[in-house]
Amino acid sequence: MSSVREIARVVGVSPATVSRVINSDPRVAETVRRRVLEAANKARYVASVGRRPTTNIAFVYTSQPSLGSTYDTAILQGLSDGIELMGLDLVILNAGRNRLDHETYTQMFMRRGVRGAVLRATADSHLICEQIASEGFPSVVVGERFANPRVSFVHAESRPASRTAAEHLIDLGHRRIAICVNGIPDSDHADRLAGFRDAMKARDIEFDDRYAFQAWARRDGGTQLIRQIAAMSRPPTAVFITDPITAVGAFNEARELGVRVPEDLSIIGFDDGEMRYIVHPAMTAVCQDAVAIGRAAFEVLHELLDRKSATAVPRKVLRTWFEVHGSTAPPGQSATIKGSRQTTGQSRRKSTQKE
Amino acid sequence: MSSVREIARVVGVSPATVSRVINSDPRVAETVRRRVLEAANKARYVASVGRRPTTNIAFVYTSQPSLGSTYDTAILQGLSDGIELMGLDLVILNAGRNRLDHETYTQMFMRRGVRGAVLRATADSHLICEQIASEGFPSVVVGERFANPRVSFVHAESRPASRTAAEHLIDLGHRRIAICVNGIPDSDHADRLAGFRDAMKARDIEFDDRYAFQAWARRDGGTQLIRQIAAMSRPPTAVFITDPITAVGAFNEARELGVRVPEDLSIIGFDDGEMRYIVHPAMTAVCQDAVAIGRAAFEVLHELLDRKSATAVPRKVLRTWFEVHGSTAPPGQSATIKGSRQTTGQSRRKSTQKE
DNA sequence: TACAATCTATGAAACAGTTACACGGCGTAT
DNA sequence: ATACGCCGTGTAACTGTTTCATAGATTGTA
Repeated sequence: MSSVREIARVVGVSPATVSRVINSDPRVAETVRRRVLEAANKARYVASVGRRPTTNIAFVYTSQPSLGSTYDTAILQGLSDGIELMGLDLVILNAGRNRLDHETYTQMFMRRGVRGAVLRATADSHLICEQIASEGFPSVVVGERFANPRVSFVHAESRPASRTAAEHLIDLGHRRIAICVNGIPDSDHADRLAGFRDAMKARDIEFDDRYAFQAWARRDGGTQLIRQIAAMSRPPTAVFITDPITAVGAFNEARELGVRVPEDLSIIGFDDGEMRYIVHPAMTAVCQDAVAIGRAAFEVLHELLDRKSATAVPRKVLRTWFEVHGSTAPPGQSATIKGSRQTTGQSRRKSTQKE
Repeated sequence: MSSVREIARVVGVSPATVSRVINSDPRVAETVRRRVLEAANKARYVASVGRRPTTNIAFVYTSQPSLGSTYDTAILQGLSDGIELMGLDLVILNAGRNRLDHETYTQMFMRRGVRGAVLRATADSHLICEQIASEGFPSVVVGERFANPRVSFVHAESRPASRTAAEHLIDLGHRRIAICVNGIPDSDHADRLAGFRDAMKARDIEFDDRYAFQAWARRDGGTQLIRQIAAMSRPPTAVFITDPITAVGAFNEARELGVRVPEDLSIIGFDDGEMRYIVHPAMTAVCQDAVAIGRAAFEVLHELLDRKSATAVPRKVLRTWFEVHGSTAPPGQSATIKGSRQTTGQSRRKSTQKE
């Protein structure tokens, strides 16, 4: 296959120099570095230890707080299943911190014996993902959708389910409907916003821009949101919050301020785990299966590694779905309506509050 | 240092055979395998790739559902900080699945170029941890406490804070106090139970064994718990639930069944993240900082790797603390008492329910 | 300008681990 | 008795990395 010595022969340089380039030794001349890297990429070089090729798969996160959300944990879980089954190893990398100055991403991976990477993208790491893809390194992105045809990704299509969610609110009789997306709007949140607008447009409801909110994907993001809503002169009667932890924060603050859910405010959240069940009433939500996304990411990566030639860029689109629980109801209704069954809801709320 | 060839020379065998032993090649004779392994352990062999020693740190989990809890995520977060700073790599391993038949744990690690391991222990993986420690492989356990003097671990001492928690309930006037520990009782949960009993004993309250519950560390564990309590003829007026997700499940089911928290039932939970804030009322809880545990684990491991001789086994004990929020109150009280400030509580509950 | 000192980039060689292949010994079948 | 096959191990060839040496360039100094 392609070895350090092979590349050295092609470029007309010693194996030591090739090794130095791959390990980002700063002493090697710029022109030589470029020539070596080009040859290494062209030969689809993968490191070996002894005669055995390396078998590391990297989970790469870019921004700091990434590792920590339920989404990331679930992805890891889904990934590790397939990885272990194939006898590969899973390493965790921080693209920002692990990369040396002036180092290619491919170099960073080769240095660590990484064969393929799952990139955990956020809105501000689009460039990194596209860079890695354009370097030709086998990689698949989770968490973001890309127009760039070179980027391979796994994506949960949340636009249709978001539209269904918004239509559910409209069907209940809501007209003043708010939406709250992530402070740093990524493509997922943009999709959810788009689905929301689809519904509004289809049902001929004009959308008041004062009802468009942004919040950080943290608990206090939801806190702020509810405070803003509560302070409005004509507050919305329903809100679609496109992030799980923000939605939970909103639930809490609504209680704090005496805003009843769903009587005073219907809330539709977003869930990738089981957040929707740990609030009360259980949260009506657009849902995705993050573990499945992790599994799919491995499958795509596996395909990417297996194939010999550069065929089509593999992608996978999963579905999201809409689940009705107890946090949505017709607007301005009191307790009398609460016994009514929702369409697909499993919520069995009993009246613990007596108004 | 110690190389494959060095060990081969000592044992009187070829380097190839040593490599085969380390990689668990089934073809090598049993007697030879034993001699080689003994020599490798004695020489504190660490794998290299080329002339560079490997620098992998493994996060090892043993049981399947482990990776996925907030605790594990937080540990990973704390770990990765130190690991990246030192230029090491973090790999995720499943001890159960990755180990080959008849393979030593040390072999499993050497095969992967792992230099040190953080072991995520549960109640049923004590043997594995002790085995790894007794093999002399640099490792530190999180999640469990060990009597075995060979095992190095990081531990959050939850007995004193649990005692304080129980005393808080007693001070509020509770006498019928229940406790719910994990279905598979590990040392952490045992400590919390012990602290609970300490308080009962110190205040001369006889403990009714019917008030000792066990539940799975899942949401429905809490569900079952509350159902059992609600069905009792003389139910407890307070319960200490030693697991975060169980506690949250209990909160939900209490609402479902119309059991008011804290009026009908005071709940003290356990929290290693910010679970206590995402329920309502905010949960009075014994708390630990799981990210700090991860950081400490790395420090201990680092110390373990750095030292040359076998000195004392490093351990680290962190503290847990008790936080009063809104889920505890005097027993049998109605809304009139609810305005009273708790000792350290930040809870600013407002009466959203009107009884 | 001449010359020494230093620095820089690179190659040769030594060394790390792994595996393909060869081979000797042992058991078994014809 | 001989042939065949299997098992265990060593040799050698092949990974990648680093130390050391060295040619060439650069810099400092008289």
